[in-house]
Amino acid sequence: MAVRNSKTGDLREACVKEALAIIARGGIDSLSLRDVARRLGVSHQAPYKHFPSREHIVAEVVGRAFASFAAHLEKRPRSDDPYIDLGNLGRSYLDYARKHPLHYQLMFGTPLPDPAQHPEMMVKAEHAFATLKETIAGLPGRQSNADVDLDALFTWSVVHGLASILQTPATEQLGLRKATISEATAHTLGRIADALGGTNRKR
Amino acid sequence: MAVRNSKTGDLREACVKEALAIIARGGIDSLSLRDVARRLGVSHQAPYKHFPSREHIVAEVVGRAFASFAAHLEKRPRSDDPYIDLGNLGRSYLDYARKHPLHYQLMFGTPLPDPAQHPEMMVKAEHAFATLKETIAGLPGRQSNADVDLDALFTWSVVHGLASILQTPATEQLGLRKATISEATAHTLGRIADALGGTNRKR
DNA sequence: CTCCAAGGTTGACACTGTCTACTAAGGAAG
DNA sequence: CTTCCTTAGTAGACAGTGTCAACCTTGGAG
Repeated sequence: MAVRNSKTGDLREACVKEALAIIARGGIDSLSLRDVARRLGVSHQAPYKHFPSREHIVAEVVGRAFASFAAHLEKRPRSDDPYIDLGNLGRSYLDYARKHPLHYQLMFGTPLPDPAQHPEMMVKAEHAFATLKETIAGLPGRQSNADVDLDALFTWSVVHGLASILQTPATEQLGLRKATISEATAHTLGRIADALGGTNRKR
Repeated sequence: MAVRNSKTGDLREACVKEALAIIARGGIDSLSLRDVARRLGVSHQAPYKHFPSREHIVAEVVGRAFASFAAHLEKRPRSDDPYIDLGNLGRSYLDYARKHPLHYQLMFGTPLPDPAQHPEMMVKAEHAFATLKETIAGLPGRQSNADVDLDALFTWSVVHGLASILQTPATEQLGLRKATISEATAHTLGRIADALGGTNRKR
């Protein structure tokens, strides 16, 4: 036993994968390093040679989720029309949340390991937010950086909020029709366009 | 020891309070029933006479947070102008998240006990959402229930997303100016008004 | 050849949730 | 008054956890 790992020498990698699998099955709370070790046919202390604590392996898993997320946003279809591009970005965001609920929940639906203590975890999150700001900056009518930041925050709030809500089982409990839920994405993106859109802006 | 509780006979109540205090200090993960018992000067098994499991005491705490939250929304200043009323509701929502971050995190920033298994926990959440739908229904231009639901979902997404984002330490890590953050609430509520507002609606 | 660090093992400790069995108090039924 | 059952509490045990410390093994640098 422990053959696979000793040979390849990537016990660290195997730990991360196994951890993700465990989280996928039973949620973040069900993750235990001893379980990881057991499944890999390795002593219960072995993972600690690669991760100083349980928090650190969680941070690693979450960090990878952020990386995968940012990459997904980068791969979205591009458009020269900034409004269409913004729509693509939003769709891409919600797409990811729908297709990878596990990752999404890890990033946003779970108490994170203290970001100050795991800064490498946040790098990719910055990346994703920067992408959003670039796109917003391409829209007409926003001169100052402050304007861009505010609307980026607004836009992020909307998609993040929607994604979170759609992931909880709460929606079914709130008496919403299925049709409503399936239309929600398109409707919400439309509303963002309404809010930021070419339509008259006062103030 | 155990005097206070035996006398008053409200050990259950004391447990809930103590649990909340523990969560406030160290987060939800740091809550242990044994610790609760210890602080109340009572045997480690005593709390189990009032809560079948750890999940149940969490559900109770979260349920109370929802109740307090719904009550706070009900106490908002009312207005006959439906747009102002909507603004008040949004402000009230964000107010609560800012003033009671602990409660807010419990309701929305933490993996909840399975709602299906703790239905009483969700009752007040329904209440809060119903309040929002009423307010939206008061706006002109939305005929069908489906329209109302969609815009309610949109509005909820925005404020929920913003509240979540403002609560994480992430904002500081993303290079946002403090001024931006303090303006975010007003700006976001303005954008909601833009999106739902008297300005032209197509479709 | 020696030595040493990296990666892995074993054993221990304190802590957790939860099961089971026991006890004290108090009220209802006879 | 006695009996009995429910309620609220205690005590002890068990498996499982994160983590500390000490011990092996092995392969390469000096």
